[in-house]
Amino acid sequence: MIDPVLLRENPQLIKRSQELRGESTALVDAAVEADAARRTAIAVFESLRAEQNAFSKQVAQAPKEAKAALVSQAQELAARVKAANQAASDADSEFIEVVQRIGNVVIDGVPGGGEDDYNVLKEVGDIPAFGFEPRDHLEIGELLDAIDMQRGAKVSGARFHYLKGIGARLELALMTMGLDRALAAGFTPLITPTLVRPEIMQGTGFLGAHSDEIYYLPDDELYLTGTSEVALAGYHADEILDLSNGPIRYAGWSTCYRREAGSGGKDTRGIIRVHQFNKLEMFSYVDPADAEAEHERLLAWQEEMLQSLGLAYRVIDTAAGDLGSSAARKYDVEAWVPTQERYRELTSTSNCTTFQSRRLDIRHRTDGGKTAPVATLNGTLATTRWIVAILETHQQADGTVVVPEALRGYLGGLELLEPVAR
RNA sequence: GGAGACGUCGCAUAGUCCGGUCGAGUGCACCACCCUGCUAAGGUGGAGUCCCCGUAAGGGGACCGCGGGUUCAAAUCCCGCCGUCUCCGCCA
Repeated sequence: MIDPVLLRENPQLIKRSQELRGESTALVDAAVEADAARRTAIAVFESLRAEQNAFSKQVAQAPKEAKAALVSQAQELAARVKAANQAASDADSEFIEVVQRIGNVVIDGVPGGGEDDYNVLKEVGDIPAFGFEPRDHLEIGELLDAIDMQRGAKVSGARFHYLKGIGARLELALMTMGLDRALAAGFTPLITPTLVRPEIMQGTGFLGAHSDEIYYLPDDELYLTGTSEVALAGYHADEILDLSNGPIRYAGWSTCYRREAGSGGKDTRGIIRVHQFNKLEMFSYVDPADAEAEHERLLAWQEEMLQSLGLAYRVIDTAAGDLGSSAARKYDVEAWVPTQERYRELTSTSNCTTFQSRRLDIRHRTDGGKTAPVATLNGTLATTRWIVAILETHQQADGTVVVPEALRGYLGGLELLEPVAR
């Protein structure tokens, strides 16, 4: 949720942000109005309540014989208080309902527009060239007996897969490598719940426009999370954190579930876009003043992973319209996928500033001793999808795949993945 | 799944039976000051969170797990939910 004070004092700033996102500016006017109505209603209620409180003290202290008369007077006042209370809470709900539909205020420099309006910040590494026709990741995965889509579909349906043998080991190796890097950087590992309550899902901003992306279990009123970010953000909900020793950082390890409802027939081949995968996610709670610097740090750790794995990639500054409601800025690191002859997103890191923490009520103490919302940031350190880029990038004509050096230690020293006769 | 107990201001607790004098006592921890020949003991005072009005000083409101209800008035009575614990059953 955006800062209500900012809304009141500088609605223009929020309108500009909405414009960059390609979203409604009328919503900002509506929110400002709802805020004013809400405050008026609260003032009316509170002065009536003050009157009632004072009256109530009189009743309590009055001698027995005077009580009956006072009570009948008080009854009339009580009815007005009740109505005013209802009006105030209705006005408050109305305000929350409107203000929640406004996306986080984008940071200066974020390009306006939609999916294709990103800025390329850098391109790193040489795009691999092959003296042969490269195989796509699924073909290689099947040669290596590492990926089994048919049986995934048989058991669970389209967009489900098995990782088998070296495929399973490869995923664990990637995740563990990421975890080791995270540990070295001071992150605390956290294996998180993947089913969460509605309040938590709501608080992280995932129940907005894209709620049809999320699996829901109505019998239990629980949501399956599409990223451990949800449980990592919820971890410190309703708490006041001590950030005096710097950011609090967690590395969340979890399975992720996505309905992929809007993706139509895209990426139906292989494991690029699946309903269930694993991910190691960085999550930081920081002083808002430090948020942009932390964002750069998260990006740097992601780039180190890609570089260690010998992948060619680029970094894009995602356009405002493609941010998602919680993010104020998002960088995607995209690896080159040879058979698609284009870059595909492997990681994403978002600066959510204080947007999530306001909903989840996560605060810290400022130097003045006051409480203030913290900033939250998240970023991918490894996921199942990376296997796609690794297999394709490091493949050889004979169907073997060279294991990137950084990964060998996690595969018992294995240097070459070789086709398996089945 | 069945039965029961519990959830209070950082922590530990009192208050709940018998509604108002309870936004709430006590201990520990905390902060400031005082005292004391020492990192002890003692004394005095202070301190929660959120919101509204106000430039401010200040004023007002809400908060006793969460949400409803009864009542002039709810930490206290009633209902629902969430959580914790104990016992039984079940599964392993």
